[in-house]
Amino acid sequence: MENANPTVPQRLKPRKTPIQARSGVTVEAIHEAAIQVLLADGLARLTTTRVAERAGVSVGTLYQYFPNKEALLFAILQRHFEEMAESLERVSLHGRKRPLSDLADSLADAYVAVKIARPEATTALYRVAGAIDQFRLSTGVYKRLQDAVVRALANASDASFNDVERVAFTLLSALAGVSRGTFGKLVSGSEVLDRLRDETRLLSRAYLKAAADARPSV
Amino acid sequence: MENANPTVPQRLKPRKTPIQARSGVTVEAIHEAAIQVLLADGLARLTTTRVAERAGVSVGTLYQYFPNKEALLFAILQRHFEEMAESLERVSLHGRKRPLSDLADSLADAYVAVKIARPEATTALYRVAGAIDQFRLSTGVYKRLQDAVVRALANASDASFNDVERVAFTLLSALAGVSRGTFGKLVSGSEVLDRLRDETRLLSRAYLKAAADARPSV
DNA sequence: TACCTAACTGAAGGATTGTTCAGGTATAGG
DNA sequence: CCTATACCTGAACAATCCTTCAGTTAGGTA
Repeated sequence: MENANPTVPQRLKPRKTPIQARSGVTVEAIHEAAIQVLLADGLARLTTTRVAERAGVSVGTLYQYFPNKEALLFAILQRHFEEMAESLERVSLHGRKRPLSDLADSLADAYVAVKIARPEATTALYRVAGAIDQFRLSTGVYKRLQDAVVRALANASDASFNDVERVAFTLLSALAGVSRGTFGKLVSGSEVLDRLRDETRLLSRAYLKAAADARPSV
Repeated sequence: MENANPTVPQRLKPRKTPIQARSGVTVEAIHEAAIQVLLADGLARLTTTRVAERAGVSVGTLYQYFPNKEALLFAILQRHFEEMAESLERVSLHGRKRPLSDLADSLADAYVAVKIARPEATTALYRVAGAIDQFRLSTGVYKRLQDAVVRALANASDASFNDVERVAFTLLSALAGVSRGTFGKLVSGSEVLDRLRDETRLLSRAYLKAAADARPSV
């Protein structure tokens, strides 16, 4: 599983004359089923059969969408990272110059928003992260997150950075850490998530300010 | 594995007339073997047999020291957390008042020092973390880390905090995030680890300062 | 309606794993 | 040397698990 082929989730034999999926089965449905199994039974009991069962299809069908189990897990993580990337890219969408403190808040909010949107899914995903080869994530999707932050930071009206990529990396990692920690102690929907928003804002603003001051330009 | 009994690693039948362990087997040796297997083959291929083999003993012997596989993994994580706790507790050892910026640096250094001490082990441990029930860690050993930071922060000569525990939690989580991220992209002993020290210091100082300013007392 | 074929099924195969336990081994004490 | 016993061994067992594929189902097309 650790050395399997990192194939993209996809129908293996694309139809020439596409028809409706008989049981409404989609990749999304399998994703969802996997997350549910993950939450109910843990990573150790996440089996292809169980996921298929939960999705209302047979194992065979699952293997038509994903070449193997690892590809399924990888796809789930990848989708989450892409959601996160979109959220972060939205920060610098209109490209107007803004104060750094504003940007800091926006970045923190963008990050937290994705995590908070579906707390159960987030919790489940943290379990998968350890099972997947970190490398493949770093080199691939993770770069997009970093680029999004770099582009956002370029819109700061009152600050500039010496090593933007490093700053983006640290900020993302720190946000990830606080988020992971918070969800780790999360029991049920509580006020902990409100704290998360406040703390990440505080953290983001403080760090970015400090990082900018290290090599001021304005 | 997910619901197994969290037993402490220990000789099951303590001898009345202790003899030398025949093959020099200790819990430490098994720990080390597990880390090596983890690095060489990944979490998916970490089997009890393989660990025992690597440690130079038979599976049966391994099961005299650990009741099951999960207990082994848990023990490894626990040991690491205890090292970290000791390191953090050393920050406020002599109990003298110090400037907050000093404390911030010391805390960051204390954290990073443990991670850097044995990079391979750190990398391996991050893989285990996902497989173990997060709850058991939070409620147990993690509390000790947080307490250590709280006690350290109490020694700040020029700042005080509104909600120290929350600050300690956020700081620890952020440090963990940056550390995890750095080790995730770590290929071989490079200058990335130097950056880690700098970035964690910057982050720690900036966040603690901001958190203290939120409710100043001096 | 009849045929084609993409989509789906699920029992079976092959491989691996966690754990046990009956038996072997070496040390301390007499 | 002999016995007791703590310690170690590793083949065997039961339980899963991932993956395959020959056969079935149902939508599209003529």
